[in-house]
Amino acid sequence: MSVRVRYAPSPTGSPHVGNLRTAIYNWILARKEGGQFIARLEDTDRTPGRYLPEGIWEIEESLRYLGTVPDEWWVGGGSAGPYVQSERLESYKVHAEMLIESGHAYKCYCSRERLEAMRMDQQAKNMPTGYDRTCRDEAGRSRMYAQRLAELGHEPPYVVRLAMPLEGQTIVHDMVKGDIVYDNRTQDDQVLLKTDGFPTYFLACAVDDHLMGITHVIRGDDWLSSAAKFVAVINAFGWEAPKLAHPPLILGADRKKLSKRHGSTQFMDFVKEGYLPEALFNFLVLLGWSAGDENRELFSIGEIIERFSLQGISEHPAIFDYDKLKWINGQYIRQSPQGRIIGLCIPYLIKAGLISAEPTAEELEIARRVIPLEIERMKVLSEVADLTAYFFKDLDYPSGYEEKAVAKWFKVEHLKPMLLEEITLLSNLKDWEVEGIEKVIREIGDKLELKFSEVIHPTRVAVTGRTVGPGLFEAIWGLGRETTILRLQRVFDRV
RNA sequence: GGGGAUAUCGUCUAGCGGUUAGGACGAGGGAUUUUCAGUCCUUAAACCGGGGUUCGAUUCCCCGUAUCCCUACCA
Repeated sequence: MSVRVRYAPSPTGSPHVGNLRTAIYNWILARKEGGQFIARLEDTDRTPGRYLPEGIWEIEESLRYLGTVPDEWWVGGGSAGPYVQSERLESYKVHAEMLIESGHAYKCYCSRERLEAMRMDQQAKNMPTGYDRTCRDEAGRSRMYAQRLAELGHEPPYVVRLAMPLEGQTIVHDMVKGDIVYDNRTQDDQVLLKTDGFPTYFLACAVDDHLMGITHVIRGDDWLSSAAKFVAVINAFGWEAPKLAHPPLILGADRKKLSKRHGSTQFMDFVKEGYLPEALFNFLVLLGWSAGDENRELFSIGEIIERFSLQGISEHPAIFDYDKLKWINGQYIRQSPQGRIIGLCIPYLIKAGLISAEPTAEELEIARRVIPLEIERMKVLSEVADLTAYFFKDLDYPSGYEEKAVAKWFKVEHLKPMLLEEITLLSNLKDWEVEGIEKVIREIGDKLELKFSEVIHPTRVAVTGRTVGPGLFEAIWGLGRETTILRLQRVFDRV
């Protein structure tokens, strides 16, 4: 039977990076085994604030960006659809009734108020919390039905609860954690069907995984402690449980579950900052998975698929290392064809107002010339704006210049004569090429009997307003003759 | 309170009874150079604690400790 795995996000907002990592693990396994990767929308919680359908497109975008587009999902369809749980309500209802019939589930008429009071009482007495099974009889069937019906003349609202076995053990075979034993007596009678007719995760997931032919369930570690209940539901139907794998969670620097306080956590934040898809893919996979003794950090997607196995997933949580992500992204930026990086940088230049929304041919020409000069300084694409601003914007002296740079390099005595030489020689330079520019600048140094650095540094400041940047001759070349002369002249006039 | 999981440099990790405990990010130093960056070289940096098992434990078992997760008519 072919491997079928699924990613089951809830439409509660923009997807979290940890969430996407498990999606990636699923996708990789499907690709490796020649199976199918399925995405299913778990929209069974209709609590206001927890159902945000307007965020669904971000789930879709994230998957597309990573290149992990599902083989079957709500967008592209598939033979096991629908892939949206709210469209499968009838099925859950039928299955809940099957369990009631077979004595594996029962109707519970307890009010939320009673449940709440019960829980408070348990907590106050330092007792384990959990449903007290008032509505369940010895055989696991609904006890209160006839009584309630007689009292009220009609059936009151109810939920359906799993009749968890009262003794024995449930053993979960987890592919990353190994076998885990749970005492059934410690497991609660989980609600399966809510009063509003929507299923809970446990019912919906068990039913859908079965109906969709899911063979492997890879999901976050936060599900591990309730895995016995999940398996109990599947057992109650008499189905074979899929293989389970629970990769550990991703933590923030303070070892708490990664959240907004730690910085960006939503996948789309990283996309906006300018992280390349392959960098994100590479980083996220390596955060909790290792290729063994192969001492490498950079893997192509194909190489990862070749090497991947669930056993290679580490068992302990990992702290999200923003620095390492940046490093990986920088590596991929430098590996990429320049044309691709230039294209990806354009939107950031537009956003920063450095070029127009519909860039002119001239603007594009500058971008093409100048972005390659800064690529080795780029860790994320959004940095391109700061890095290249002085190539696009007019630079006024002294307002646009770094004070420290000016203070350090403009007080030298040779400044004005040097600028004058540069203006004349560069104006007369025949071909505007890096080599020619270098030759001219070096000649000036010789002529004025200056050390090379005494020429380079003041000139850089004069022309860019700062002390850091690409090689001076590349920078001058990138600026173009007109801008270079203009800036040299202006500094000469005003200094 | 109950249940589950985990524990190697600051961080991500390799190791699957005997190793000088390896690599990477980050940090320090050096080389290159025209600044920054990049690249190359290099240094410091770890087996949570206690018991076992064993000729021998980072590795296997138990206990403790710490951390994380679950404990909802949320996923």
